[in-house]
Amino acid sequence: MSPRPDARAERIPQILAAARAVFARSGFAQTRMEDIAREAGLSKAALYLYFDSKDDVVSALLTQYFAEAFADLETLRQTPGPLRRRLNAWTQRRIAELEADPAFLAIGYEFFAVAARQEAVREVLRGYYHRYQVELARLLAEGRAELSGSRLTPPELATTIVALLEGLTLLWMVDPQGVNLRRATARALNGVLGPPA
Amino acid sequence: MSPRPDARAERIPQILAAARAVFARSGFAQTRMEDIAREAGLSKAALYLYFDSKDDVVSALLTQYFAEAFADLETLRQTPGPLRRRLNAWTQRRIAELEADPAFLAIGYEFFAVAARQEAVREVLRGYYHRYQVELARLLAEGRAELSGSRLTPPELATTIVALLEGLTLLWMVDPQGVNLRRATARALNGVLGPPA
Amino acid sequence: MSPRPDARAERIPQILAAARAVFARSGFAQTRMEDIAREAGLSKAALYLYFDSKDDVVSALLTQYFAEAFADLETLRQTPGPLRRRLNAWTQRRIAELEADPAFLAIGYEFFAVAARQEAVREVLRGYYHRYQVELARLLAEGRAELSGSRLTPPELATTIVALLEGLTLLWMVDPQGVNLRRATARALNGVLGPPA
Amino acid sequence: MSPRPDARAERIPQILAAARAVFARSGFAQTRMEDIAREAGLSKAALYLYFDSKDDVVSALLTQYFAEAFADLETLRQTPGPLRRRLNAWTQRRIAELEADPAFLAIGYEFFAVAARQEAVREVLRGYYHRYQVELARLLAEGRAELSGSRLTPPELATTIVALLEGLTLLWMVDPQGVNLRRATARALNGVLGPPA
DNA sequence: TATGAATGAGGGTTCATTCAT
DNA sequence: AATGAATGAACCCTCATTCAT
Repeated sequence: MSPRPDARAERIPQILAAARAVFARSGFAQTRMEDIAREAGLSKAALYLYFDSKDDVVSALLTQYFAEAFADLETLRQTPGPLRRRLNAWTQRRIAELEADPAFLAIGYEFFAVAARQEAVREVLRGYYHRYQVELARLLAEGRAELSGSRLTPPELATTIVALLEGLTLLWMVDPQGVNLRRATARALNGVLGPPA
Repeated sequence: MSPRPDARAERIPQILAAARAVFARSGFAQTRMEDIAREAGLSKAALYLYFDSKDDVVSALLTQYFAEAFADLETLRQTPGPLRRRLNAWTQRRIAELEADPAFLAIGYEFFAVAARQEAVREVLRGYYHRYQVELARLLAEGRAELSGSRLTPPELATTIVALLEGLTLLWMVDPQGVNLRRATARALNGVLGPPA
Repeated sequence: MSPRPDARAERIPQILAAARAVFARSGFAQTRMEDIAREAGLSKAALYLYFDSKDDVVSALLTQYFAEAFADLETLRQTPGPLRRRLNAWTQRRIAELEADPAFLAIGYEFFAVAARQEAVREVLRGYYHRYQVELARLLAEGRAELSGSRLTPPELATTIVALLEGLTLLWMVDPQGVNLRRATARALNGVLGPPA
Repeated sequence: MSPRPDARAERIPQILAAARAVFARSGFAQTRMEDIAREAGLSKAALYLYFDSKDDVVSALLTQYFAEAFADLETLRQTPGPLRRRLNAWTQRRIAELEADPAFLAIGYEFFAVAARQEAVREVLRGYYHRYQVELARLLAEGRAELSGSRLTPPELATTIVALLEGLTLLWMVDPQGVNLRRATARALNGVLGPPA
């Protein structure tokens, strides 16, 4: 019977979505709380009802992002079928998300920059990539039969694949016309995995 | 009256070195002109004798970086010997530089972030990577005999290699203990190039 | 619908007590309506049901204080017995109150500060001290027989006594260990009144 | 030959004078840095070249005040002549200062309010009053011959006198018309010191 | 009566940039 | 060439006050 059923549950995603949009557009430093507020359709002061500071907004945004990314991993784990198809489905879904909101990449690079300077942030990233690589390695181990052509071990392969995806994403960001991300990814994956058995 | 008629040749590198150090440490946004000045042993106002603005310093710094990178490419071109050895020498030299100044990576990611937002900056990066890939592709084409194991064309291979290097660098930055950059690079390169003939 | 048709009689003292506590602790300027509300166990908005503004709370608090102080004067007037005993009983009672809530003194000084700037506030204080001095002077006149030792007229004595009490209170606040307020007051009073007949 | 011989030596007193005026007029809390800056004929940012924060300005102002007050004490110590005349000269000089800038009193009361809440501030005040009382007590002891009429010891007298001065100042602030500060002080002093020998 | 939610109007502080010397 | 001094323009965050329920 409270006035609003739960304003928090409504406002926080609303603010994060606004922040995401504005950060992507202008960067952390250039974005003023005012900008986020306007994008969210709220007053500046209202933001402070839900977040302690600008940094807190950034932090919440990244937490949200990682939660989504891990949910995505979960999907990969549960996709049925042969290894190559599962990997392909996963990478293509990732790419679809990138294409849907390419500006969001900028937030990622800013985050990398911070991570390169601060161990605490780096640690978060470390956990993230670690989990990715573990999951991938397990997947690769399970599908070893399909990987007879590769001379790398599953963990090495996992690292290589993650590196490839990150690297190709960067090249595509720089030159979306020149790099066909979907095809390059598929090809590179094939190159790394070796010829199908 | 000054003994050196051209203090510029002395001051500009001095300021850029200071800027590089401080940017690496604190990031573009967090760095104040004051910080650069102090690091350079000059007054704030003196910076403005040589640079029009803070952005101008950033810009000059990146220009300098790209000049160095292209010189590095030139070295790759002129290294004699078989393909794999040349590639290895080049990547190992790159890695040596990273290890010598890992904080500088942060500047790179900040630059990527800006590039992700601004076409003008993206264009600079595009030229850089394009030249890299062209050069590599040429190299690969020349050494085709050694690459019979790969199913990728030289340009595809070039893209893949650059992507791999960038991606592994990222993973190493995140987890320097967990990723042996030299070995991972060598292995991945091998994996991509296929078994030596 | 509420059982008590007049919640005001309950809420207003509740809020004033809260305000008194918080003002004493943090000062007028540092105290936020939020603080008063929390101390009172109410919501910020509820305060505005009973007070028009923060200043209104301050004002009501001071009004309350003066009412108490005048009631105290009334007690002095009605205390029976010889002059010196009555004065002593009164000052000792005052001191007991101070000792019970020394932080409240801070509110007084802030009020003096405002009074020093604003004639309207000064006027309130004027009425307060005027009444005090008139009352005291009357008392002293009635007990003139006991004051043969003093060379001051009753109104002069009254002024001197009030000044002494205020001044000693200040010194005691500054150095509670160093100033024995009860004794210093008694002694000073004796010194001013002259030797008992 | 530096551009300005020493801007600090010029600016700091200039800013403190401005702050003193504005604080007296509006109080600490109500005064904005902007106000001080305007009063000083400088920009807001210029204040921060000489003071770390608003609190720092307040602090410096009080330090300055105490330095002046102690210098005043020094004068008292060095005034020649009989006790009563010296005390009178001193109190009259004090009063002259009050009358010259009555608004400054407000700053004092705000400071008392802070002191009543914070031990650290209280300690500063304690040192101040302590020195006052020690100095006075010494003076009184030296002039004991003139004080045969008083039943209080020199330290007790000193405390009483300081309390009287502070208390009368307060009463005068509240009612400048009703309280003749010069006369009341002289009379009260006489009353306390007892009949001249 | 009571409150959770919201906001307009600042206020302290920072900083890139300019200027007088 | 060089700098100490100065400033205008922001920007983060706060808070008294209001409003919808």
